[in-house]
Amino acid sequence: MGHRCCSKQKVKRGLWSPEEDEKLVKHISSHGHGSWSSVPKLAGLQRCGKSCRLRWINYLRPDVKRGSFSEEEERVIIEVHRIVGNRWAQIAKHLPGRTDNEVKNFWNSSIKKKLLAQGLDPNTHNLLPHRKFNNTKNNIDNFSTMKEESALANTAIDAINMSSLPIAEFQNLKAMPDQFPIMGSSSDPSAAFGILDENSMCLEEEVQKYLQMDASLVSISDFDYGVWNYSTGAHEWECEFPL
DNA sequence: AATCCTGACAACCGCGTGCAG
DNA sequence: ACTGCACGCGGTTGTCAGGAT
Repeated sequence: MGHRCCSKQKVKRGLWSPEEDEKLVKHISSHGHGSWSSVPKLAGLQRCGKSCRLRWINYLRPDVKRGSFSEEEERVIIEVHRIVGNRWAQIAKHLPGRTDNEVKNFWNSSIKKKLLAQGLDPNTHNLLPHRKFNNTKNNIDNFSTMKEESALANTAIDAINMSSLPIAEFQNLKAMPDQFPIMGSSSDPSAAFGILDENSMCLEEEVQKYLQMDASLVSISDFDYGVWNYSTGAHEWECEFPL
């Protein structure tokens, strides 16, 4: 079955040959791509427009950067991913010449493993181990159970992920720092309620707002650099924080 | 030498979005 | 307002080379 965009056409799939590359480069260099759907016919290729577009953007563009990622590029990827998550296109914008596909592959094949090896959750960038809390059960009970299990298994649990934690429970946990250490980083939205350093005063203020409203469950709907948008179901607001 | 396993890279697929008609 | 098309994006799968057994 072909793509939706070219299901009626008989198209070639799989790896591109040097001859196909040459035809595509020649065509786009002299005519531009215009409408991608018309490129295969004009360039004399048995491919669909979507495949041509992908091949050009990821490998044939003259400004595409090839080769291994530098340490600086790796650092940028991790930092931006911490903020935007799996938005590969957005991350790639910070790396001139790199494509979203390349960044995604590098993340999945290399960075993800490095973070895990460092004891960090690649999704949240928080310390491992973290277990998904069962929202139907009291989270403090869950965490107590985790501590008991970890003691039996002789493994360490020293942090709690504050994502989707009801405010009342956060307050309870916060009151027992020796038993339930709260951890997070200033650029990790999922840990917003665990941040207590000097860079997060604005977030503390936001927490107070939630508490005054007796918000039960807080989730993060969207965020961008320096600005997080929160939602409590009935209300939404914006919180700026220093970078 | 043959087979299996793994990692890196390339390409495909389906969905969401924007836009023109 | 609705529809169809094209594009862009992120998740997933396929391919292949190199190392391990």
